[in-house]
Amino acid sequence: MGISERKERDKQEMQKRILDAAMKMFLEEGYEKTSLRNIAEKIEYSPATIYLYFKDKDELLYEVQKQAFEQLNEEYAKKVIATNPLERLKEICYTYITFGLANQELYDLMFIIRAPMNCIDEEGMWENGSDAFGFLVQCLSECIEQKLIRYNDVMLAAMNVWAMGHGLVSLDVRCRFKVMQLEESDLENVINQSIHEFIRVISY
Amino acid sequence: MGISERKERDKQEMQKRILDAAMKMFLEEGYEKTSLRNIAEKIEYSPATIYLYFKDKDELLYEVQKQAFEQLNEEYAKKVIATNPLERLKEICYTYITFGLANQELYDLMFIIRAPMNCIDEEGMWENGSDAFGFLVQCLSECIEQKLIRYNDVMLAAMNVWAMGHGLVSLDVRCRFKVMQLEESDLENVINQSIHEFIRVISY
DNA sequence: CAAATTTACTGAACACTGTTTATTTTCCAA
DNA sequence: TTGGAAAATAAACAGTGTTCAGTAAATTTG
Repeated sequence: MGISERKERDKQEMQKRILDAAMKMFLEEGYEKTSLRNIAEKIEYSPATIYLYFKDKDELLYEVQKQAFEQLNEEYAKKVIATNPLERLKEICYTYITFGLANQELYDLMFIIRAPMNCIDEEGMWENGSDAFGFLVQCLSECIEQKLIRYNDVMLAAMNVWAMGHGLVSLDVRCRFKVMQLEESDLENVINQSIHEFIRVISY
Repeated sequence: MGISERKERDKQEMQKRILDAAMKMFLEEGYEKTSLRNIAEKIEYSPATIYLYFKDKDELLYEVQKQAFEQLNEEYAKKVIATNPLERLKEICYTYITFGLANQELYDLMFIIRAPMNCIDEEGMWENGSDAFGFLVQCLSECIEQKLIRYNDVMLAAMNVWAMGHGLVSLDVRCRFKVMQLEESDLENVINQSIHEFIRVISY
């Protein structure tokens, strides 16, 4: 029965077409300007067709989020190369922040917008983010083991480092640093100084 | 001419009625379920009437945000009472986080949602947040002066503390801590431990 | 091969959203 | 009482996510 297999392939290919179009539009036009109708128009199908491949917009967003995390993980694989755990921690932080500031619309989908998280049922695991988080936890546990940072509990350390990174990126993405009245061009610099300062402060 | 003065009062009163209704609905139903039509229905006016008192929804949101910040500032005035700057810093952090977790929809408006920030023109000051931020900066500069924390630069310290607080609250509000697979009841505890740990780590 | 059935797709509608404009209602001074 | 200004609105516009009846194509069956 090669037919049902081909149909399965067709289905997955169509899903990928929708996903790719969505991803492209998020990057180019941003989240707010990307509607199901726009995506449907882009792939030259009716809006209703999308509902044959995804339960609703949230599920579509969850899949786009998955792709976004794959990009972040690739970035980690490329940029986080040091053997010293503290150096690796620095690389993780810089990579995270640089990725967030350079791909603000993807960052939205990954860490700010509510929608994609509606797919996860109560007490269900958020699989999209677990690799990246595990990567951080692994690095921090080595830092603690080698007594390189002033934390004892890995989970608390991970929470702190992540919250710091996310806080910096998301406050910038959502323009809240306007309260500091910095020059637009300076801001990115100050954010980098800020994470640098944080790592210095938490190091022994 | 007492009439034009009364008209001015009437206008301000109407603005307040709209604002109060909006604020109430945000707190009760949440941001997403609060539309201009709902607000109009609540105050028994036509939706178009709102546009006689506010330029658009963003401007309305900006005013609601202002009220939300007044609430946060009141909370600070009540809860931040220690004379020791480091103790005050702790109180600020706990108050901020407790406020955010207890008023998630207001927190959205204050620090997460884009909309209200559209009112601020390029290079314009974000007045709503400046008091709360100044309060933190004042406290931190005293901490640094008395060499109580491992920071030298006030602005970098403020950025770090705010980012940490915001990171913790916003990751929780937007369900991203699901990746840690904690019990719902534990999570709030762990967040409090986390900020406690942070302050311990940055203190001398 | 033709008919029947399953699968894939879509047009049109529904109930919403923020916003604008022409029209009506209300108010106040002459 | 009437004319004009001010305030409020009904209705429309263009957009959103979503559903469903109905059509067109592909596949299985007789």
